[in-house]
Amino acid sequence: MLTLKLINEQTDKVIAGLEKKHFKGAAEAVAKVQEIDAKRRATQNELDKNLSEANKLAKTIGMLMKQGQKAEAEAAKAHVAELKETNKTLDEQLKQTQEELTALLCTIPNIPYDEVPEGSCAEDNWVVKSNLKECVEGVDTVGNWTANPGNDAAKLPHWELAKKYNLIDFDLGVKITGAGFPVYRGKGAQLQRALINFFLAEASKAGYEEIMPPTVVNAASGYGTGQLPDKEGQMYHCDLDDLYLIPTAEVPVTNIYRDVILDEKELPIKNCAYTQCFRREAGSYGKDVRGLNRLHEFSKIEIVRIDTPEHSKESHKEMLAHVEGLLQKLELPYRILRLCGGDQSFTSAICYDFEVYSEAQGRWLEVSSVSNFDTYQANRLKCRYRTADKKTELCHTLNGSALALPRIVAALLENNQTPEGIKIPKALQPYTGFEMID
RNA sequence: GGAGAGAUGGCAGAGUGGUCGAAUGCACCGGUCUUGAAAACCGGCGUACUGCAAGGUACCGGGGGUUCGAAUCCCUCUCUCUCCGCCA
Repeated sequence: MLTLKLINEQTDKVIAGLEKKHFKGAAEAVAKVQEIDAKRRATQNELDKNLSEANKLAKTIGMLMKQGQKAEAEAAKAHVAELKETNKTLDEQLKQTQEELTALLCTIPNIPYDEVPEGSCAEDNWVVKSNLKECVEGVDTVGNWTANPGNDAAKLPHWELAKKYNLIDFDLGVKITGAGFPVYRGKGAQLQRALINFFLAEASKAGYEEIMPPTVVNAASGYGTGQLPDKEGQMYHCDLDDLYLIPTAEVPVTNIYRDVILDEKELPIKNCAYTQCFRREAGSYGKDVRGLNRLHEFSKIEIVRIDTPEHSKESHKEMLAHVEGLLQKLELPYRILRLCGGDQSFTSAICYDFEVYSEAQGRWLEVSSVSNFDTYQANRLKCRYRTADKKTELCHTLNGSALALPRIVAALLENNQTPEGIKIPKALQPYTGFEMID
């Protein structure tokens, strides 16, 4: 949620920001927030005044009773009864406006930073960096990655390679669970484990504390990170116990800091976590869901940071560098996009996507998304920190995938295929224990 | 699944109807003392909303009720712990 302070003090900036995010009816929504907020304050002032009077009277009545002044006491009692009646309605009004306000604030997205490009859809995103010369024009290239030079092997998509080398059995997954729940086996399963260990080890080296959180969370946590109430249909839900399967480790890890006041000295907090992630992906279809492209259950390593407003941009840069380093070590062709206002997620202030190029599929696959949420998520979470001069302020929260496995596996299989088999990148070999899938 | 106990400030732990936002201890912060530290002593030490401010209001797991007045009494929900059963 945006803070009322921001909306009230920098109204024009908020409206402009919402428009950049292509949020319809920005000015009206903001005006409505201010109207309800004013109503809320007026109601509270009146209620507080009445409560204050009733409190004073209650004390007086006690005194009068002790002194035996019954008549005066009774008169005061009658007055209190009157106050109580009006307070009842005021209290209801207050609660109602409060709820109305929160509900409205939940429908308003975060505002983007100045450096976020203008635009409404994926085509407007800026490619800011890539290591793939021939696929990008006018971009800051960091390498000379060329697609499989001299490779005469058939350019098979990963789902065919998975079958050829008996790495992943999609049909078996359908049998025991359903579509989108593949069964990894043999070197396919070992590759999963190797990637998880590799990503966690790299995160540890970069100073992230490893967390192993629960994979199911309660509703309070779902609200904390914003999956609830609006994205309820995207999560698997255990009816009997009212628990949700997590769509990302971001949910349990970030919720560690729900209702917490941190000390400035502890910041930035750097956590990483591997979990299975569960997504219902209602409404997805076609080539997007082919093979490993989109799954209901997958493995992901997430990095999360909690930071001060002053330092969060620096943190964001470090996270981007970390993710880029992973892709370089895996020797994959990648590009980095700075998302435009309209393509950004609801909650982020700025977001970079990492994509790897899948040669066999002839398309880019998103493998990571690294966002700074500013105070937007922290406001709902009530994640605050105490400054050196003892004030409590909202933290900034950031997170990113480092990395999600399925599309990395797809790219590794497709881009590294040779007539002899699939080559494992050097950096990964200590983790797999083999150099080749054949 | 069965039986019982409990939920109070960062932690521990008092408090069974008014003067309780809440004793006390620990932790923490500031000060005195000290060459420095420790100890000792003095002072401070929750969060949120509201108000220009002084201040006001709310919060003792959540919700509701009784009462002029509730941490305290009643109802209800949730959670935690202990024992038994089952079990990776």
